[in-house]
Amino acid sequence: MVEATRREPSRRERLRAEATEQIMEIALRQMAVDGPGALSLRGIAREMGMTPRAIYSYFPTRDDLVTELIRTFGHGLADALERARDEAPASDPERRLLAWGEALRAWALAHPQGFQLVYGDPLPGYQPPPGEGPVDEAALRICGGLNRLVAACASRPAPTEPDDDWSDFPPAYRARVRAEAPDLTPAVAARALRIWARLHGLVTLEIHGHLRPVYDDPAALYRAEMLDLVRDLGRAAPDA
Amino acid sequence: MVEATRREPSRRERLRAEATEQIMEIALRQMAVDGPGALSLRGIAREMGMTPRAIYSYFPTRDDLVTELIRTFGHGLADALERARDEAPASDPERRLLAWGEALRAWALAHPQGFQLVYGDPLPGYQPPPGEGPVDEAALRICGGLNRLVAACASRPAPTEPDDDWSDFPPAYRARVRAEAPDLTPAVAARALRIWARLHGLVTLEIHGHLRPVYDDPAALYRAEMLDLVRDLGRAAPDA
DNA sequence: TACAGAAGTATACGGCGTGTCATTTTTCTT
DNA sequence: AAGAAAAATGACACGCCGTATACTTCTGTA
Repeated sequence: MVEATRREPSRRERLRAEATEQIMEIALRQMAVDGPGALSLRGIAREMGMTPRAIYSYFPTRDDLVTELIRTFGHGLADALERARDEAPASDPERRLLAWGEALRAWALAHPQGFQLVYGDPLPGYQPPPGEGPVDEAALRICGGLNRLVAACASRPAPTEPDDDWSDFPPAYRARVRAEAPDLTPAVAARALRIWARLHGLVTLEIHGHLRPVYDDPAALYRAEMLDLVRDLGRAAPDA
Repeated sequence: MVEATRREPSRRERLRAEATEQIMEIALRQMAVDGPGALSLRGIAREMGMTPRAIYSYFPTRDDLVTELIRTFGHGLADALERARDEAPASDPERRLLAWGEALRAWALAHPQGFQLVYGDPLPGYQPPPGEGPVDEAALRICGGLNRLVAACASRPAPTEPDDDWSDFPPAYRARVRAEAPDLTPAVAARALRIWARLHGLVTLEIHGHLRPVYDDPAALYRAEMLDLVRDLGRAAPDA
């Protein structure tokens, strides 16, 4: 009976899956309401009408729940970005990049707790599991996707690029990038990182409420930044 | 005896000031070691060899301590930025801007907990005091300083700027800016915000450990970004 | 030197959290 | 219909937190 014959999900399994999902949902809401540090198994159990102890059959420890949340959110973001990108035609890389950027901000605003979990300060007391961290896989998907977008748009080199060989990239990342986009130049990879940071900066400032007190229309600011950015990447005429 | 005659600080007052400072120092170390969420009056008292209750003569409540920490850090950052800026000659605004940016990153790396406190997620359970938040004053100092720097460097308008009037700036901020730099244009103010975000993005990514896995030399990346940024601001030749 | 007030101590309360027992209830399989 | 496996239970141990009251010790001053 140990053999894993593929079979219909039994009722028990279905219930288990549903409960697991519900736990995560409630966890998110708790984080959203009382801050990310407020996440607690007991609180979730309370809200589910379960005994605290029962949660432990789903997630053996609090950190396991957190790890799972981070992983889920990371891939959720990566999915959203890829989806947005693919909605624009491949023949128009600039529009794809704009869509990607717009999706980044939209996702962050829609899931501030998730964004915080993935990119923000770690939860107090949280110890990521040894080996590959929970974000790593998703982070590579995201960086990889942006790399290809930037490569497609970059017809003009950046005025200043720190280096033009792979020596400044960690071996693991380098290997990964070369595997999935063999003709990517290191200059483009570095540039993609800088572009990522530009968008990331505006998004985090907005999410943490540092933009609103000084500017009423963060969306416009973000859009302007993206347009400049695409413009700088080349294709369009450099000077108006 | 109620009148506040200015007199030598008595021994008691000196001791009190020292203790207050020590409390804040220990608070910082605790945050640095075990994460910002680990800050606790009891923990501080333990490390000081005091009774938990004793802390209350210095800070009536935990949130008061946090508020004070945030305020201190905010002004510490603002001080560091102004100092760095003033070390370069006023005749060379580009160098001043570069120094400002470099100081931002340096300060953040030197005080990651502080950076988190000022710009990151709020501490779980922390309720800022009503009225003006603890960061607000420092934030205005910082934005104001950057505004002036950008104005000094910007000889060329940004290719894309959302608007060119003050309608998108909140009245409070607008008033403040106009008061201390009457000839600042709204386009420059918006641009300063975007520049701030560019630097902020790289810094936060680095601090939270999202840059290292994909790039070995964050300093070089940061420098390249700053150079591009100054270049875009004009003065230097636009192309090549 | 005597005394007021500040600073510190001891102790306690109520609440929260994670995680572990032995046990009972429910569900699936045979 | 019966027994094995899984899930949920209640009680509990332990530690942390912030905060309050009542008492003691110290310190500056008159």
